[in-house]
Amino acid sequence: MPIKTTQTPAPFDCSTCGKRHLSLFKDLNEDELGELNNVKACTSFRKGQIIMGEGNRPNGVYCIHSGKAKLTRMGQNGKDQIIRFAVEGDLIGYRSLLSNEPLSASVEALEDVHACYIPKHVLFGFLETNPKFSLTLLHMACHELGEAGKLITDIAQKSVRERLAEVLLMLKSQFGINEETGAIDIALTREEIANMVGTATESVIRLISEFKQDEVIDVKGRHITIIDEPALLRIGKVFD
Amino acid sequence: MPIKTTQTPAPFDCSTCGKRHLSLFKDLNEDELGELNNVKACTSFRKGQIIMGEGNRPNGVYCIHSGKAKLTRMGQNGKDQIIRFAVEGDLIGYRSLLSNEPLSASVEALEDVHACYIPKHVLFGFLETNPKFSLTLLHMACHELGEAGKLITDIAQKSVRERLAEVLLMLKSQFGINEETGAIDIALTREEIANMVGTATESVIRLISEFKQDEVIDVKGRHITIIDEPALLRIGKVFD
DNA sequence: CGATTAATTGATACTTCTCAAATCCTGTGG
DNA sequence: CCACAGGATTTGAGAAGTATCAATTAATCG
Repeated sequence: MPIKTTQTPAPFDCSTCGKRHLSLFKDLNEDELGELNNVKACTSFRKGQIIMGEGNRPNGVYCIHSGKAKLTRMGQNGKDQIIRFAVEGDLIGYRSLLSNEPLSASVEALEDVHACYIPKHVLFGFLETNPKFSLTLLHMACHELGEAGKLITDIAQKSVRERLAEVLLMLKSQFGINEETGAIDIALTREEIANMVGTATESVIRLISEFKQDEVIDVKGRHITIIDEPALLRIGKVFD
Repeated sequence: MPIKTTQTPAPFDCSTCGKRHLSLFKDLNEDELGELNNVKACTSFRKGQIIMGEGNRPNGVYCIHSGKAKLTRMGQNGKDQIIRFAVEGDLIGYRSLLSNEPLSASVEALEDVHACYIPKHVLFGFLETNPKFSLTLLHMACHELGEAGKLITDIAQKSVRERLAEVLLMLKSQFGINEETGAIDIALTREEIANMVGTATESVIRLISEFKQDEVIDVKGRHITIIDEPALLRIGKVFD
């Protein structure tokens, strides 16, 4: 059974990759881009597949070309906690490589994902010779660190109800809305939402029905539409 | 009123600073160290003073020479959340500078703090010319990112009781124990502990008495001694 | 030694979790 | 296309954990 449906040098060409400007590879010069293109290995993952497993030590990073993935940590009783999402242009596994620690989270494809694998030594090569590249990566890491701090404060101080409102708003801003349906453009199970909020699945279900009852959101299965955004902002006590 | 009691070029000499090997400045060459020594400004802060204020945009970073500080974010109802601590050798404010965002947390001295101020342009100069320095900073940032992820999972999934047990263990491992008393070598108010755990002060008080009742810890005012560490590990469900 | 601030305790209300049972989907193989 | 298995979702009821408010005592700092 083919876990990976593709494993060839270059379905995508880095120098013409439309996603490059999204990623930190925008700072590479022509030579480096050529090297990147030569050594990278493009791979596909099907929905549900684990791209990287928590606790492992990766030998490189993935650059996501298309598709969405979730980063989860295993918590109590096998309950996952969703830390964040990775979308096109995002780099996966760099935290582990750079801190020289095992992966602190698993990465699972939420839909079919195309990604390019870049070996560790190539990444470190860029870091040692291209200061701009390092700075961009530092910028990324530090930004994420700020986001993590915000999340810590939120989870620690807000109620489940407030956190759910915030999560819905965050999903909208990260994934956008579907042009046809107007719904948030990501289909998550109730359990996955619960794993973001950090609560029981039943609690999420009850609160979602409540929001629907109050006409703050509209729900069709896994497709959620935000009707009254100001109300959600109020419920989530989001000020900035 | 002197907010800063010292503001002179060099109470401490970087090249002989015993704390240097603790910090990321261990990777600087002699020239760079000389430059650092020339431009840095050493400063003192008294207990309770704000070293950096959330929302501000710093023009440099502080390297802590001695003393302890807490990093807090303002949350709901003016309630603080303690994100982490900074101790000697730690760099403060680098996240904000490198991500080009306002400070995501305030830094407050928990005891008298001596620190050296390093202007932004000097830090960026090192980053552009010394790849090893960049790598070390990346290493630091990525490590912190992992810690933040761990904290997110913990806060989201563990009960207040479990989190308190964990916090006590964390305090011991970060600050060590006092040789004379055997107590954890940091004096925090009940409120500060509550702000770490993310709960109400009264809840911390009740749980601390409970732990004391069960002879897991001993308490003398703000000085807490861990008596039965295995029990705390069990209560906190700490496995790694 | 006052005056504040911190710590403690009690009572009560509220949120959220857990367990159990029922219903609804969804993809799959016949 | 249909029936079915297994997972996902929903609902209910009761228990547990925490928060909140108020009142009291203890500690700390000029």
